[in-house]
Amino acid sequence: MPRRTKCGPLDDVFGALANPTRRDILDGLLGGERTAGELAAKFDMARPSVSEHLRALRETGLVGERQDGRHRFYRVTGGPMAELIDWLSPYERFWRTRMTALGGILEEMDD
Amino acid sequence: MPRRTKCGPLDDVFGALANPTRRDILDGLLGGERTAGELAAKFDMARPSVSEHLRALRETGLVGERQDGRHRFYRVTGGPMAELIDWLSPYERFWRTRMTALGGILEEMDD
DNA sequence: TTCACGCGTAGGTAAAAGCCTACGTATGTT
DNA sequence: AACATACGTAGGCTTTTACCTACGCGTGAA
Repeated sequence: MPRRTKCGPLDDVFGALANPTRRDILDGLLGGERTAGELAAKFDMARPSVSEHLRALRETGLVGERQDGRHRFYRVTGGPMAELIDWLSPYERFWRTRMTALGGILEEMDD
Repeated sequence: MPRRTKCGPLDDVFGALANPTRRDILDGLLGGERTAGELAAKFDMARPSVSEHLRALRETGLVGERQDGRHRFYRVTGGPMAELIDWLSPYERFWRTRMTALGGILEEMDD
């Protein structure tokens, strides 16, 4: 399995989301809480590597954790994603012309 | 084994936006077209380095260029940002509860 | 207590990112 | 033509990232 490419500095949300494995981890948490082991099982990768990605996500505040016995449950908190949205908003007029995603976003905003 | 690729893969939007200098470059283009030199002047960094960032942005489709004489004008195209929005939308319910960014987004959406 | 389990941390390796200086390549000016 | 200007590209160097294996620590079970 080829190593998934390094993508950028990791000191903020942008860096945290730059890695495809970390995005996959977050996607895996969309259905609710998951243990570290459950998440790791989804990837053809050593478990400690996933653990490191989880730490990166935790340090940027994208995920939270809860310990129960010897299991550690992770969940999306997503707070700092607002920072991304903040940065992105001035560019709205550029990607807005492409209606790929905006439709869905607008609908959800209208309630 | 000579390394031919300096600006490497970095082929998706997430990686391109992970670098703060590249985000600053994009911000500099919000006011309209700028030449490579104008952009480089804003950063305490060698001009060729900025040129490399511009290439990364160009390769991901975030900026476009136009040559006029010996000047090269860059502009935001922002198309692939839709891809980011697409990925982000399932997480809306997580960052939505934090009202930090949503207000601004909603206002800009209401035109 | 002793053992298995779940998971994080330590330390090492390879490669990519990001930076630099030096140079090449057009284009415009004199 | 000769020169200056505006850039991009080529290597080279250093730091960071992403991965690995080995190990440590806490919890629950036997």
